Amino acid sequence: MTDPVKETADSLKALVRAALEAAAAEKGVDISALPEINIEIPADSSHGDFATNAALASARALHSSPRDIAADICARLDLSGTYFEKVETAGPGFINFFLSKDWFGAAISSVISAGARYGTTSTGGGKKILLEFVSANPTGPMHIGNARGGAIGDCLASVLEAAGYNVCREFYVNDAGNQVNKFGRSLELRYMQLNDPENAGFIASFDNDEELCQAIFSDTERFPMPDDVYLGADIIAHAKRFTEINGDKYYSADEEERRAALVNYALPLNIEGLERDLGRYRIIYDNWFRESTLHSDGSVERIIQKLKDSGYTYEQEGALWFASSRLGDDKDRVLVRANGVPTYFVPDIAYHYNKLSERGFDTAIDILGADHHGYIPRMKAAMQALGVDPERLDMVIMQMVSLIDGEGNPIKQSKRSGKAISLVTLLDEIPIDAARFFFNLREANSQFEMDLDLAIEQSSKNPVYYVQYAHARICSIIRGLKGKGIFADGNAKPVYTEPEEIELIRELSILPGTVDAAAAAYDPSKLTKYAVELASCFHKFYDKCRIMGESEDVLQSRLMLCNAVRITIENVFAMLKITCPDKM
RNA sequence: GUCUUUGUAGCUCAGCAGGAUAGAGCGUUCGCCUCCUAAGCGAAAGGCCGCCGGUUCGAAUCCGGCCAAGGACGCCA
Repeated sequence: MTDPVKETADSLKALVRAALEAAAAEKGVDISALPEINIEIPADSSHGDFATNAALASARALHSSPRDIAADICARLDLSGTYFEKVETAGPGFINFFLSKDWFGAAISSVISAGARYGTTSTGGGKKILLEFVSANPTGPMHIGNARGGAIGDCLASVLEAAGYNVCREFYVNDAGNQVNKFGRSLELRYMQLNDPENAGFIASFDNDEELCQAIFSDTERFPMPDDVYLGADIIAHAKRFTEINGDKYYSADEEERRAALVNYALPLNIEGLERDLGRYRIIYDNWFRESTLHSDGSVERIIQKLKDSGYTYEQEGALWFASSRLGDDKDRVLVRANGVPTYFVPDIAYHYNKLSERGFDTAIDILGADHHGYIPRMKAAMQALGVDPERLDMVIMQMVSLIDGEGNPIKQSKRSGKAISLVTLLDEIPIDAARFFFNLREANSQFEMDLDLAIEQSSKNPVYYVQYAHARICSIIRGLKGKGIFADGNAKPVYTEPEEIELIRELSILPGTVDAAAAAYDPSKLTKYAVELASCFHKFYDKCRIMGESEDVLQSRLMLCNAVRITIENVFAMLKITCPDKM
């Protein structure tokens, strides 16, 4: 809960506010007419450490020029006993405040004493958030969009935790409904092909499953498939392994029985695969929520009844409709088809109702691909119909990713395997650190083209190494000092005078504010950008200021500064789940 | 066509609850290791912030309209 910037800004704001009100009172202006004022950190540090727009903003209310008001406020400010040593009016009417050197020393001491807690805030107040992300279909491998969603979701969860929320990471497993039926049909078709006596010779000519699957996949003449099933080679591989276990005993079995056996075999394997692959990507979920439980425990039927009771449903052409257009959606949606089967929408409503009402989360956040944005109004409408405040449901829309090479040409296949790029093949090509960093480099809601060559490249061009390098350099300094028997002195009172030191401390001190901003915007990319900025300030400091060989006071001050930077990088990378090597 | 997101440097993108001279990385050009890691630092070049209008003391930022690109508009999920 250490945040020197916020503490200083809050107390400054109160002082400025008081001065402004005194000025207003003398002019006979009602205090309630005064606008809200801001304390901000100027982009250009020659404009001070903090600045306020108080004079500009209240020009109209006070019927006076901003510069005159600024001078008036300055005259009334008593900054004795604060860290401010200089105040000036500038530009069109800004008031700029300059901190004394003491503030910077105190800031570093507070970072070090906060340690691993530095960067955490209590803004969230322990509110419970359920964050659902990836939720890839268990019918096939995860794609590149899931890779982005996974990185963003997992890091957002960490950011929210750092900001004081109580976060549950959840994966919604679509293990029921139409796509599972389709999965079963796909497996069945491949199983039948594999066990067709006419194909026995062809199949026997392969001694390697991978090649066999590829051959079957490619040979659409011999192994034709309809359009509306899953065509991936992974389906063939499942059918092949199932055949090895069970032989052809399902070849002439009842269709229902055959499909059920295939699904019961392959689906759990796929779900385990999702968990394993995401684990490799350092994503560990608190909960895997299965859609099938909503069917088996009656939630789906109950939600249909609740929606009927809400008065927002009607029957038309044999189907049950949800009048979502009365609650802000473009059009009404079908809940139960004329054939009596609910659409995917019903279990989804039941699932969100489960999160917000039955399990009592304060907020539910879904990370969704841009292709699902039309889904937002209807789900919010459903929550409203069920008496749940739709504001408690938030959606983060994630735009599509495309991969490009260093020349800007699109990449469709993995260089290594030649296959379409799935999450797994991506992780085979890119270090996990780089993947997690890159996917959080851009805001979710921006379409971005990821330069795969750059992500793979282990060089200065790659921003993740730039930050890691700063950390490794610090560790190297500390090792070097240790070798000479020099250690950090816990009682040292740090003093900083060089501009590079001051800039670095300025950057260090905005971490808590950055975490809060990232949490408020649901935007973990603010953390990667911060990490790069911090590393940049450190490298500049490193280039300009030496540590070894300096006088005792300077050495200890700079050693503390290095430690504060190390702690900060470690804390940020812990949120991103990226490693901090000691040497590179 | 309707809805939605996005147009900022050659490329990839920050900045957007209005604020001071529009930023970074990559790429290009040129400098810096007798000294804690050169995976670094510095400098230069590069911009009608898509276009037009409006609100304001002040607009890349807010509003409206155009233009362009991605996405969504199933009794698919």
